Amino acid sequence: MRISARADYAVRAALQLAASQEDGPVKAEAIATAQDIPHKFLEGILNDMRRGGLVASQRGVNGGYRLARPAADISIADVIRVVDGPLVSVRGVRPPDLSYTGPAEALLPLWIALRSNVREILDGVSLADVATSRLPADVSALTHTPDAWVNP
Amino acid sequence: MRISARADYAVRAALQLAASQEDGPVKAEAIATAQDIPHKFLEGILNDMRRGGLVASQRGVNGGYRLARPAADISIADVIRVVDGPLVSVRGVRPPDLSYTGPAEALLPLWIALRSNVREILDGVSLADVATSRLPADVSALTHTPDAWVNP
DNA sequence: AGTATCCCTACCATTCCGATGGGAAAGATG
DNA sequence: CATCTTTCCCATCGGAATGGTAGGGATACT
Repeated sequence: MRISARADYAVRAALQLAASQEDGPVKAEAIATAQDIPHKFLEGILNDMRRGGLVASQRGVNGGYRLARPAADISIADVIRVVDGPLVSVRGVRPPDLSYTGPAEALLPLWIALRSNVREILDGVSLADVATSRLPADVSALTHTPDAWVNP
Repeated sequence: MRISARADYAVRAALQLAASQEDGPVKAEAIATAQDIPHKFLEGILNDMRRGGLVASQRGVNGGYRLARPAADISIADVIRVVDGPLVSVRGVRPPDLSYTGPAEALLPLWIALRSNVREILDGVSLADVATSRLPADVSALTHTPDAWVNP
């Protein structure tokens, strides 16, 4: 279960925009420096987010990027879907399009359960939540068990 | 959030072995045909599982593969970890090794919460559970909401 | 010996990550 | 109005990982 570099960078860039929402447009270069993201790679990601309607861009001297909607109205899942397609996929296909046979038949409901769980978290957390470090109570509760922080 | 082809194939192969546990070793070719997996690719995956101690192999005329432990003692997470490394990773690094700055700081607890949720499912479901189509009640409950089966 | 099966190495195609080099538009300035 | 700078925008290219193929060697049983 891997979260791609594109997705991670996109979310961080969006968070940076959420934090600078009042200060007018933010340049790609400024985001790249603040978040330590390869800046040319970031430009492509910002472009995807623009085409996906998450951010708006402004060229010229005092240009840059800004969020197209309030940060509280954009979920982490929204960002990931725009830059990476389906939130969770198996071999590149989304769970309902899979078909398993024999003893693997019950694998489909398992992936469905997994996706449902992932959605519950990523759909339920907004950019504003993360940018202000105020995660919803149910998500925060998951981090309070000490086991959650150690590697297997 | 992508589950790799290796992981999907590995789990399906392990399920096939779980279902044929009594019948002696199963040939790679037989698994490949039953589950429609490219058989040379599958051989490499079975090799990883052997090195990881999940399956045992037997060469020669009546050879093949079998599970090294009872199917009830192998979780889906065990299989994925053996063939794909960490269960969930961001840009290839596991969550506790990440470091975020500025407005992205709360992203780390979010990934931790996500991983904790994924673990709860994949560590808690065994090959025997899936092979017999008897998922644990809490997992099964997640599939009972109709929304879980539709795409966004 | 012979054969069936696992096992190992190398290779090809595609996608992901990232770097480079410019062009196009918007605004500032003369 | 013309030009210049700044910034977004676009197209291409190279290395690494993923997904998949091919051939042959090693070993266990008959």
